[in-house]
Amino acid sequence: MRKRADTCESRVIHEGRVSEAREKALAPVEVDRACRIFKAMGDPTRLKILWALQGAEMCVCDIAAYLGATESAISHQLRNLRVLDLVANRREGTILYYRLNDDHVSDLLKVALEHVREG
Amino acid sequence: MRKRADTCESRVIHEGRVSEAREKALAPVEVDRACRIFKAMGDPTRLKILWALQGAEMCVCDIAAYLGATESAISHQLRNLRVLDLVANRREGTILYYRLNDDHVSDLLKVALEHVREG
DNA sequence: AATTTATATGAATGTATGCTCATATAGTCA
DNA sequence: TGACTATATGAGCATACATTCATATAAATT
Repeated sequence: MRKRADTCESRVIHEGRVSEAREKALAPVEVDRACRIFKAMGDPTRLKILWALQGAEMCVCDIAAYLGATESAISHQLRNLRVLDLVANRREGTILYYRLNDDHVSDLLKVALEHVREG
Repeated sequence: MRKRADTCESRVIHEGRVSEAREKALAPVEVDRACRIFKAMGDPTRLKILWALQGAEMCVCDIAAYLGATESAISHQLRNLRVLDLVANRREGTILYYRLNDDHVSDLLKVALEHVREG
């Protein structure tokens, strides 16, 4: 407990809990990486792409047709997912087949599904 | 395979994969709910709050002190998390103690941790 | 080499959102 | 009741970002 107002200068602070939290805290780089993957999955287009890629690899055109979106939009989002190594691709002639490239994605999707189907 | 250009009018579409994806597709409401939780966890402030609330309940001031943020900012984010039922609170006098309110959050955090600690 | 196909990418734009600042409210204590 | 504490909330601003449109590139085909 300290003195004065605004921004925690005079509020009741439970030092024990705060220092306990500090000990268990994620490193900045860990927060950053975790955030990026959650943020990636927090967009409907990207989430649907990742969900669709479970089980089968698909080309940009497949995904665009499936989602009723432009190929450009899908390509942009696949780029985002690629940068995060969440997806990877394989070329066959002119076609690029995309697949999931991170085992954790499937795990996260599974937990999310349990969440949305009543939680 | 169809005819003409742009936005999947003339591209190679693997009908089988597309229809297969359609069958396994999440319902719109499921996509929406899953997206919201991922988006919620995709912000550094909120992620750190959720992480901190694992194990111990904390008041707004504790969290603000812990994160070095304004109480207002924390309160705004707690509101977001509350709306999604990811956290809940308990009043003790003037102090509101926040806690996690969704078992899936811990699961998601655990998977995310595995992800960031090399995956 | 020229065309066509499948995809990538850059710029522009509109919208979403995280924070700040100011103010409001619920509970406590004098 | 009035002052104070802990938190909530609304408006405003500045940034982030998802999509579109136009254009570029890589492989295949002629």
